[in-house]
Amino acid sequence: MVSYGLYMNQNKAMPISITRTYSRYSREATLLLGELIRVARKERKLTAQEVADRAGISRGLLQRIEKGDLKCEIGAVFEVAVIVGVKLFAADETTLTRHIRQTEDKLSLLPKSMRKKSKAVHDDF
Amino acid sequence: MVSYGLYMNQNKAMPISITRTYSRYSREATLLLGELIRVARKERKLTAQEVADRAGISRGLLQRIEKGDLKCEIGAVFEVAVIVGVKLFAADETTLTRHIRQTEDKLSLLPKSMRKKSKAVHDDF
DNA sequence: CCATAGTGATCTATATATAAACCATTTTTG
DNA sequence: CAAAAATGGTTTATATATAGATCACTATGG
Repeated sequence: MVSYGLYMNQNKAMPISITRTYSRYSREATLLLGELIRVARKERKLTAQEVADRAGISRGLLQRIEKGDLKCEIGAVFEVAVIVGVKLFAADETTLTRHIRQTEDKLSLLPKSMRKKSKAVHDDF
Repeated sequence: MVSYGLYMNQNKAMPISITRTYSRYSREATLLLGELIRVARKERKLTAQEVADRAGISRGLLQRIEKGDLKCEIGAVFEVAVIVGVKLFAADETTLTRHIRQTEDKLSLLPKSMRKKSKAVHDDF
């Protein structure tokens, strides 16, 4: 959860203390992915520095990824996963592309906006 | 790839222009995840604002996630995925925990460091 | 045993991801 | 059709993720 609030500057509300909360599932999924990456890296006998170099990231960031840090950018995590051979979605590239097309087709059939019949109900009192 | 370079301050090399490159697989995996999220959200008839609120993120960030932006933090992406019901790893929480334990066991059997016998090899001949 | 590669941690400075506030457009409802 | 709601862009200011440099420690291989 991000707390936004009282810190006003230039007449705008600015973030004060960002403290996100994550569900257990998210935390565990990220942790598992990180551990799978570390296992795969070691099984392939690659050093942290090698993988970091290949992914174009720093060794420190790789460490955080392998530890399941939730604040790493998803691109870096996925890139490392690919490099050490951890398949995301358990699908190869062709399958992935096909899935994307299918999903886009599905998306085009759904309504563009999700109107809530909230009804502010003319509560004027 | 991150270019670090010439911008010197306080005797330290600082980043100039960060321009990462991503593999096609990473890009497609992230895109697919985003699209799956959008489809799931619409199927459940949730507005972008609702999901953003529940995930504790801004609507703008949710938009980027659904568009497959590689620079979003993985925690935010996974959290949204959970909220709209996109399963990561196709496993429930208990299974996930078990997998984590198994992976940690596996990890403990692997060598702690991956010494390269780099060896300048005493090639003196 | 010893040299050294690998790991893990901390620190610093910046690039940038993020939230909020707008605005324009599209879509839905009545 | 009109109003309301949702979406999808912007732009702006800051919190923070990141890279790199160190340092201490571990563990590997000779």
